[in-house]
Amino acid sequence: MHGDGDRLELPMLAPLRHERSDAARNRTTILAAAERLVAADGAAATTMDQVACAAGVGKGTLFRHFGDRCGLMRALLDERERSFQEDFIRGSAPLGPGAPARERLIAFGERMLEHIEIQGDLLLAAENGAPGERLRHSVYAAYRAHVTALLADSGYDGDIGYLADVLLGSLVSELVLFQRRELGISQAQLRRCWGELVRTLVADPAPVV
Amino acid sequence: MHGDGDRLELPMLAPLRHERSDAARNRTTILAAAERLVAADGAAATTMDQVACAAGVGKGTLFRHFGDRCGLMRALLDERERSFQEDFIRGSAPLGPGAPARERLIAFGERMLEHIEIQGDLLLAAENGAPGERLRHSVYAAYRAHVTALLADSGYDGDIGYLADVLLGSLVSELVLFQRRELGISQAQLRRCWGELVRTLVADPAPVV
DNA sequence: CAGATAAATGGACCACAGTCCGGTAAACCC
DNA sequence: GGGTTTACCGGACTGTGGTCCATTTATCTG
Repeated sequence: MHGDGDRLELPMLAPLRHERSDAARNRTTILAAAERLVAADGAAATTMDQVACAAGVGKGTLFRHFGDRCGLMRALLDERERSFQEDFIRGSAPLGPGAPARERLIAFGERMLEHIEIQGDLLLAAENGAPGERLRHSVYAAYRAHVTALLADSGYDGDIGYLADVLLGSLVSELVLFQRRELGISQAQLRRCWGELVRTLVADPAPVV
Repeated sequence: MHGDGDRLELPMLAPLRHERSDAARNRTTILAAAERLVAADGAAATTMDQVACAAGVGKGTLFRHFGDRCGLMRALLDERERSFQEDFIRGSAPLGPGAPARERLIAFGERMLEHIEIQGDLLLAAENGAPGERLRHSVYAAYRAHVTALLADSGYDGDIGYLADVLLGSLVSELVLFQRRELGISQAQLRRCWGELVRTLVADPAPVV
């Protein structure tokens, strides 16, 4: 139904073989323009026409490079996203390896909450695509794999894939921003609740490391 | 930016005072046409122009009655939605009152899973609006109130509002349909996982009723 | 029934995401 | 440097959700 079912590599950067010089130049220009506009007017109010115009580039070029609006937004998030993934895969404890799985999971959620706090509207714009697209994307797959692995490490005996979806569901930007802005829940309170949730679901760290 | 910030009344059915006869007639006609088109082509492929045309009505009328595309889809779901709410508020146990809170919660989730199984694409279309709109809507508020009340009854001592959001997050149609269709998880398996999740989170039913 | 009033109507109109394709210019080979 | 190929470019174009407002029509009042 999709056609490119085996494309599970890096999100969308680093051209496969060789990018023509003008293409590379345009990509940079577009990203710079988009960043400027998003910073000025917010992600929700930034249109593709504006970006194309500000970058001095045709609309086709824009869509050629980023596929669709969400793709462009994701590209803007990409650098920060990469550093986040780097941190929880190879960074220092408790987010990275070294701490007990349960602690790592708590740190993961707290870091995600910060991420949402900072990049809120951009994340909203990036995830608000066709239904399910968000879940099919490699970024979700990476989060899911990480959480699943931590749950396995922690000795949880239920369906770890399902639980990963549930946990990630409580860190969805739409929900978190609703809790923060509409319900008025503080960032600290959300961290506390997340910690409590994980501690309730995941057993005590029986083995020390 | 929107202009009608104070329009926050009842969901969108049952005219407040008195609906003019032609309006009532048109509403019925529109719903019938929409239902037919959705049944024929699916909710995702049904456009507002098609509905307006099939109902022999102007586009303005359509938007006047239902606000936006999601509003129309919600209206199509409304009857079933009402009976669902009726069942868990005043129906028979274990979904309705009479059973222990934990059992009611499990039954609630199972019923929601069925609901998604049957109305999947329509739910998807109804919830796929502006970011956070879904959460602000009264349907979500009703679910949240119900789950929160059950958690309170069950003697859960943490933040019941937060936990309600988490639990409802795992019953979001987008996620459930992804699990069913993309991950290939069976309905039965989802029910099992939901039950296990609730049993893990909510303590044993200490008081009998 | 006639006039007044407010609500409902419909389709032209707008904004925006996304597509298409004739034209253009890198990059590569000789 | 000249010729060829091929990826890239740009902007006109389309489809869809949503708005606007002059006109019509149901309802109410006398």
